[in-house]
Amino acid sequence: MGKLTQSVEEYLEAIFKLTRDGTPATVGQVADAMGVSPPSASEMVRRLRAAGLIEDDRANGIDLTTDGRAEGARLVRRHRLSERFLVDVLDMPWDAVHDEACRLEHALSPEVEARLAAQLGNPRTCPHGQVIPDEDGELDEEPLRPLSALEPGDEATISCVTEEKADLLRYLASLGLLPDTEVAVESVAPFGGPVLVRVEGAQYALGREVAGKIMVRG
Amino acid sequence: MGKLTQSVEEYLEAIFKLTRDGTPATVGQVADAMGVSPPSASEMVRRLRAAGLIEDDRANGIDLTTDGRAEGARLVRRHRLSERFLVDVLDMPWDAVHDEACRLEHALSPEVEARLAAQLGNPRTCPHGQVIPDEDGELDEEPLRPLSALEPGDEATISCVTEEKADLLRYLASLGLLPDTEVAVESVAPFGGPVLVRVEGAQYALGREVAGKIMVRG
DNA sequence: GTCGCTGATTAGGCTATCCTAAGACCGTCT
DNA sequence: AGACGGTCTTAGGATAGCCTAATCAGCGAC
Repeated sequence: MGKLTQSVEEYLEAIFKLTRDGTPATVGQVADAMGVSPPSASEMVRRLRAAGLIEDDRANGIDLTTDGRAEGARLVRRHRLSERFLVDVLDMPWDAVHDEACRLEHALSPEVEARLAAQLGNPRTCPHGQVIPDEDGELDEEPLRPLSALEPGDEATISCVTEEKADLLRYLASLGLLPDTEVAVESVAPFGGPVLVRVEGAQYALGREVAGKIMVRG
Repeated sequence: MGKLTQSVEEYLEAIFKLTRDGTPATVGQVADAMGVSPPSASEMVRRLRAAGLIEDDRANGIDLTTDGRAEGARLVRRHRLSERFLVDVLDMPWDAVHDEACRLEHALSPEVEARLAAQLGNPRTCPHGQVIPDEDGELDEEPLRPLSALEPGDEATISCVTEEKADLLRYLASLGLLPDTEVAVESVAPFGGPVLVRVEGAQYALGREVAGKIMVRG
């Protein structure tokens, strides 16, 4: 696998994330994820297919080949290791590290990646709780539910936040809604209304949208 | 100063290094340093001039403006901090870090740069002994001579190595010719012949070329 | 079966960056 | 002076990205 350009890597990573759930992606999703026009995404998908990173049969939508998936996992690994480094070593706030990591991940060689992982104690998750793929690109995730899917009375532990927008992360941190925190759902308003949660003694009303981005286990 | 592309940053850094000694650079030197053809270098110089990073008067050769110099110094700073990080924190060998740092330096934001510097204890030099510019782009260098300029009987301390090719660095490390090591010149063969040096009890014959890349103080 | 929507692709263009080949410029040597 | 050699720039062309506008393809609604 020759060196890929930064741009190609970014597409690959985006497609990896889009197809994580097993369902193939569409050109439109890729375009949205990358913030480019559909023709641009279409063109890049064509190239990734030619490079053997995307499955050849266009009938089933966009899906990565084994090679493509491995490369994508490696990028996600580097991204999350970078975030871990920025938080654990450089002491940066968790809402700032995603953007930084987007740039860093493309600058890490396999050698640096390996040493960084070792130095960090081979962390299992990024600061937002998402699992870091191992060196072979394997990603062992336990089944999670969005907080918005819980019923009143349910208790669970926050596992990760699936969106890394700085303002959302700052908001969640201000409420103490961090990975590995216990939450209890008190009530769920009908018609997509707010979810009332109790966390560390305090009670907050979370918009359904926001609650959908918080994944819990247990 | 808007975001510069990686390519532009690389040119800027190369020109910064070429003009470190006060003499302006030529298009040919830039082309050589970047490993591109003269027209490519010429074109980029034109653009850097338009961007106000290179002095306007083309008569005196290529010289950076105050802005250009500041930007160049910041890049050198990031490069050398990256090297320091790779050696001090990730424990990489000194001959491997230059290439890694070339990629890393473009991925560091001012914020990360500052935290990294602090975390490393604000190092004064990179692992090869070269001075790291401070946050304002100031570079306080003491006057140095190449080892090849010493006379028999002279003693000095190695300050830095000016070329970062992996094989040269491995060679020097194998002889113990590292920054801050004492060396004594025993003899200098005529007609560009080898320089006989004593270092930590041992004696080695260094090619004049190689000796010219080792800068000493004292 | 055809209309029309949605999503994907083709067409045609722009910029940045690279190249080679061909001029232009300039100082030197005869 | 005039030819020569080195250095720089212009010309012309490639590729990777990106864009908009227009076309095409599939599919549900009538």
